[in-house]
Amino acid sequence: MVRGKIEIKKIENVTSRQVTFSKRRSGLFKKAHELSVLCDAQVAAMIFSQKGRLYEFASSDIRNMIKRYAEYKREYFVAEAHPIEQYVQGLKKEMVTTVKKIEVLEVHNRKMMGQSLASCSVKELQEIATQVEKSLHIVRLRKAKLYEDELEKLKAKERELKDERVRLCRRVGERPMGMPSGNKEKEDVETDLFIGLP
Amino acid sequence: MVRGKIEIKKIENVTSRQVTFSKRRSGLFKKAHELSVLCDAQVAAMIFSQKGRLYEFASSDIRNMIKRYAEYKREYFVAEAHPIEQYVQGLKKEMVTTVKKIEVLEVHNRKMMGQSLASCSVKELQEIATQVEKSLHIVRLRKAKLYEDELEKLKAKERELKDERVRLCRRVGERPMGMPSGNKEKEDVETDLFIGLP
DNA sequence: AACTATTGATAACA
DNA sequence: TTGTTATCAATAGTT
Repeated sequence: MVRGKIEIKKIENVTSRQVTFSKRRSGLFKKAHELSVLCDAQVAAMIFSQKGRLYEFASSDIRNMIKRYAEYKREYFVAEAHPIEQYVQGLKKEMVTTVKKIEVLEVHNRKMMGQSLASCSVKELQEIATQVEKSLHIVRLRKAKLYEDELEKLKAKERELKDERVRLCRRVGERPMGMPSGNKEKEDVETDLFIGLP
Repeated sequence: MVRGKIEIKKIENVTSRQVTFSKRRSGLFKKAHELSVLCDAQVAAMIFSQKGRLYEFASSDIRNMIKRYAEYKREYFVAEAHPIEQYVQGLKKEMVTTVKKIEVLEVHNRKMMGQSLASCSVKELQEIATQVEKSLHIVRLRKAKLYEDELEKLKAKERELKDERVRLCRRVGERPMGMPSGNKEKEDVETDLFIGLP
């Protein structure tokens, strides 16, 4: 452009490149400004230098211009901007549903606990009472079952121990008669040792 | 700039302005391009014409440049961009908490309904039984109270009706004796009419 | 930062 | 719109 025209390709000399950057940058912004004034247009320009520094010009608020740009280029931005809003909407709806669910559960819970009954009709109270009676019945059955199972287990254990005792007494040649089960194990060990030695 | 320099102010002649807009616009974009190549910089320019039409130039992807710009100008965008993410995070956390709450409520509910008791120990079963018994007691008390209130109301009504009957009978000069309350209202109306006419 | 020789941009015109 | 051209503006190389 001056004193021998230049080729439009990267300037390799660093100093020269920096100077040119500075000059042409201000030139560009000046042109941008002139265009905006002469033609009553909104003009914005942004430049990131090689080092990552930002230079910008805007004839009016650049945020608005970017928003306006985003509206224009909906196909670019819609794919990343909209989903977030939709996602938030979805979350909100889910939240509302969930909170309602909690309310229902809490009301039910309270009634089953015998609280907040003031608003209940006789019919409702009857239903609650029936349900609670049913629950009580089931819980008692379950408890009884657990006791029974435990008892059954103990009985089985007892039988097992008795059988063992009979077997051991026979082995030692004694009549299986009145002997505390506590001594049985000791006896068993002694017997084993005695037989094992010869 | 040519054939008599021009003043930098809005060109009033519409045709002239449009021509200038077109020429200078391409000039600006050319300069932008040259700057980006010569100095290895990222350059973007956007122009909204007076009519609202968008013209743009970008030496690289303009979305990335705008994102980068937004990072630079965090103070501008942070106020509207970041909160959304924070908000979403908040909603998610709240959601997790809420869902856990529901689970707790549902487990409690099921146990109070006599369901899912398989995992309960005898002690737990005893606690549930105690609570359910308590609930049952409260519900029955409440029901009894409602019946009692109802009864009380009916008694009061009956007293009222009796008193009314006595009053009416006196007015008509009869002895207050054995008369079904069903006829009372009719009598009352007739009496009113009779007295009201003269 | 300033200078200046040139090229580049463009206003007016066609 | 596009092209031409006379001018002015921008700027590369230099100081």
